[in-house]
Amino acid sequence: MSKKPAAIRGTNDFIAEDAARFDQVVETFRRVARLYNFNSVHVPVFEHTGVFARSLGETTDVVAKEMYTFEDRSGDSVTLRPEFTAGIARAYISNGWQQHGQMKLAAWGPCFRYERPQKGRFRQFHQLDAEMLAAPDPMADVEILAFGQQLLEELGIAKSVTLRLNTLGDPESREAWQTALLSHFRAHEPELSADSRDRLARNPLRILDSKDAADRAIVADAPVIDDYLSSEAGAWFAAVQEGLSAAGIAFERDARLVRGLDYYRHTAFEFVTDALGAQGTVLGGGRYDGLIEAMGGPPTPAIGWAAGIERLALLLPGAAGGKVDVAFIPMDREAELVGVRLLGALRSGGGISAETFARGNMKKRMQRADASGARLALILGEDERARRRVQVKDLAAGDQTALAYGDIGFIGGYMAELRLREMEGEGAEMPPFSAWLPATMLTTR
RNA sequence: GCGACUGUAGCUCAGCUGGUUAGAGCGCUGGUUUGUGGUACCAGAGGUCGCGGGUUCGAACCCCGUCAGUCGCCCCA
Repeated sequence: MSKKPAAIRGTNDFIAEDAARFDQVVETFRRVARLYNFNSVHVPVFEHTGVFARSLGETTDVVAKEMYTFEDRSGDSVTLRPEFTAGIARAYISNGWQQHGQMKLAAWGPCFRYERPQKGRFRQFHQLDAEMLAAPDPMADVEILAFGQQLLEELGIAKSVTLRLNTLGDPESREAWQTALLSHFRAHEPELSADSRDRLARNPLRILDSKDAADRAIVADAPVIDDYLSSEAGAWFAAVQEGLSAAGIAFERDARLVRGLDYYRHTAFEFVTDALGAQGTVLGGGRYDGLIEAMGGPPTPAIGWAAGIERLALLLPGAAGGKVDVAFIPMDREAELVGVRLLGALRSGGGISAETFARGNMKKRMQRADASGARLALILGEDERARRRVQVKDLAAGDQTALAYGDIGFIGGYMAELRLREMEGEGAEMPPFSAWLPATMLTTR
């Protein structure tokens, strides 16, 4: 045990169902992204440390204690990305992407944060990310939220997730609100929890979502952003809500919702669930109009969100593992060689997935073929070779028929029809292979 | 960074108040009349009981430390 190499804390190795769930999340994301015309962007996994330190806010926990930062061989300080947005903003500036006008970008991959692992939280985790750059219209907020909503729907988890929405206003509104909040909390400072007294100095907004009971009482009658919104900021928020209603997207106004990272303005949102314990946020984001300019680029209004792939995968009802269409069972070495050619034809010519089961006795081979989920088993021995045929056994129906080498293409046809029926939910009505095969093809053993 | 709980075969776990060769199920390997599964049976391989130290005549069971996992705080996807 002690001699086994250990994975780094907070990293995961996973296969089979877990991997299938992960893949399903990513594949669904990519498919839905296409529907909304979000195109792929690929950015580095690491950046100069300043890219994250400046954009996220020096006092945020992510920057203060959670970054994977190290010196490379030249002595430069580099950091593994804790999120996507800063790197994409940097790429936008570095490459002059303002030439493209509005951009809708989608990315996914690993991110890194040095934290204590917990349910749905890891040191290497994976995010889906969507960004709309140079998008100065409340309808962009609506569109990117619709993307997120549809993603959750197509993953089949929309029922267990609710959208919470708030606005942080424009810089003037936010500033005025924050000042009011600060004086409110200062007035109650002795009653605040130790954590919140600490937050008072670092990030007073965070007191709003404290879990401490005493804090919540003080938060209950804290100033609300609505009273400090400029007319422009109020109009923006109204437009977003109107658009969401038109799109049929349900949301809850949460006046205490704030975002951890400094760059957020206007719309802020989270899709939350209570099925994941303390890590309820499954997809979150908001508008960050000032970020790109603050990083040295042109003024660029933008909005984006990120979703935790592991968290989404945990909510997935279930995922089909790696099934194979056809199992090939050779009786001897010679049959294996013939099989290489037959399976090659099925795979490249017919798009059929196939696996060979050549170990153990016949019983074991059949057991494994069955466990593989294959619908058909192809059995090839000396007798069959002499007549240039294979035995085709329908593993669901249990019956078996012989098929000439030259007619092997029918297997592709059968599997194609089976797949079609399964897609339409009537896979059970698929006749056995022997009944499906035209009568003239039926061969006696 | 703080707290609680847990750590026995590949996996899920038993192991009574510390006492001779540490068990089960699943999985894996082989077999049960020559080439047939999903529903049988037999056999086998596999564990320095996370690691280190201590208490004891004796520890998987008690104590300390350490590492890891889980959950919570913090923070966030």
